[in-house]
Amino acid sequence: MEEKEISQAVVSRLPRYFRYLGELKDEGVERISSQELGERLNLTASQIRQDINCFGGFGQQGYGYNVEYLYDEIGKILGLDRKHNFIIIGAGNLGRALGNYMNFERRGFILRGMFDQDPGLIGREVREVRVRPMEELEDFIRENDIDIAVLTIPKAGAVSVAERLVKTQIRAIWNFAHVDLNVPEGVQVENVHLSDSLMKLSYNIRRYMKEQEET
Amino acid sequence: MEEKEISQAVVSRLPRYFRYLGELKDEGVERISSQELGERLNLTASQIRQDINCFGGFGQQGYGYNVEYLYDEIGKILGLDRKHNFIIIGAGNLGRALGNYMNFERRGFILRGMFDQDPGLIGREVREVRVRPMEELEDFIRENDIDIAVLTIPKAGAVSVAERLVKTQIRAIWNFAHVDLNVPEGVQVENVHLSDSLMKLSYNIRRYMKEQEET
DNA sequence: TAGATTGTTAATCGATTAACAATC
DNA sequence: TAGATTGTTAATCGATTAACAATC
Repeated sequence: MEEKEISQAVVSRLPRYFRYLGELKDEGVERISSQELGERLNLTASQIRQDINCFGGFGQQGYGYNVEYLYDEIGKILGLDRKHNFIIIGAGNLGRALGNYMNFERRGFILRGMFDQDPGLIGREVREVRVRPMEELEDFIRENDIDIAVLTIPKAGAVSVAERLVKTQIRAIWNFAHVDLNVPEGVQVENVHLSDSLMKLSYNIRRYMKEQEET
Repeated sequence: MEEKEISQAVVSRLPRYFRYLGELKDEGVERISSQELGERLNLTASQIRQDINCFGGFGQQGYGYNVEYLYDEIGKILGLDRKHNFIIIGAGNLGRALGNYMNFERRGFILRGMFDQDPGLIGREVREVRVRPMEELEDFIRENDIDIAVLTIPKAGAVSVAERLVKTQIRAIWNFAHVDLNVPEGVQVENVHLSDSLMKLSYNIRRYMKEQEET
């Protein structure tokens, strides 16, 4: 069952498909055509069929796609059928906010521990998960079968913490620090650069204003 | 000075250029070639020159780019030379975390108010900014010259709040709610779908594991 | 069977890379 | 002037869209 290389452009659309299919399922919709789904998502039917077909033929000619089946299959493709144990490194405002966010748990992402270097934060609890000192990091990862580390520390510390992480069994880093991490292949990194996102917003505000001026 | 349509692919790279140039500036580097910058950013020199040239000729043949000048110019392109007043709607964990994040202020994004429908949260303060009831939303936006609304409320309420927002003078919505917003052109939307991001991470973990199995 | 809609191949479009003349 | 490096045009690559045969 060799899987051809899937472009990240396709991967980026999968969670959105998954979300819409979930909503359709909740609405009780049983089947949907690529045409209809495309209208909802504002994509071409062709693109949707291409995307889905990267992973296999989940539809049926003359019928379309079974909503629940496609939902489940995309869930599996996204790896949501497994449990992922994660830790949060950086128990500041953002780290605690993410720790409190229950929806991740619903998708199989379980918060197992939090870490911080600030002695003032150590011992605090977020949803019964205690904040631990950085010294315990490696042992904790090993003993608790941690897959994912969420980095919510200032950029200054992020690079060196990432270096510690890649020496462990960790499989992925969800990086909120405003710095690009260099990791060996085999460790996945997903960046959430909030300031970059805000700057894009700012760019688009300015661009629209200039467009208006011109006319 | 007609500006041709710039693709969002280019726009997405600008904040990263801006960040690296800022670091170079801080290091005291005066000039840099597209070649060198490309090596740092892991992009081709050609792409960097193309990207920059969308906005004008900021370099000099035989010399390269002046770091400080390019930094400033990209800052202007991103609209960081103006102040933006913003509000946060949804004073839960995430809203408060964003409200506490000081770096936005450094870039000219000023938190002016927070809103929530939960009476228990109203009156609380985040960095001297008080949480207000949703009823005051429209008046507050008008009276305080608000540009940007940050949406950190659950998806259930997000669509209707967005509908209220687009009737005001608001220019942009930074949307953290897990739902796609439909807004008229003229209102910019930037989505931060954290669960989508986490699912991409999960996909890549799974993909890598399968690759390993195969060999 | 006829109609609908997928799966898949071919055509188009856009973004990235390469090449090189212009010029500092 | 010679060397370096941009700005810009041309070539390539990849992603999206269109078309249509396969088939339920």
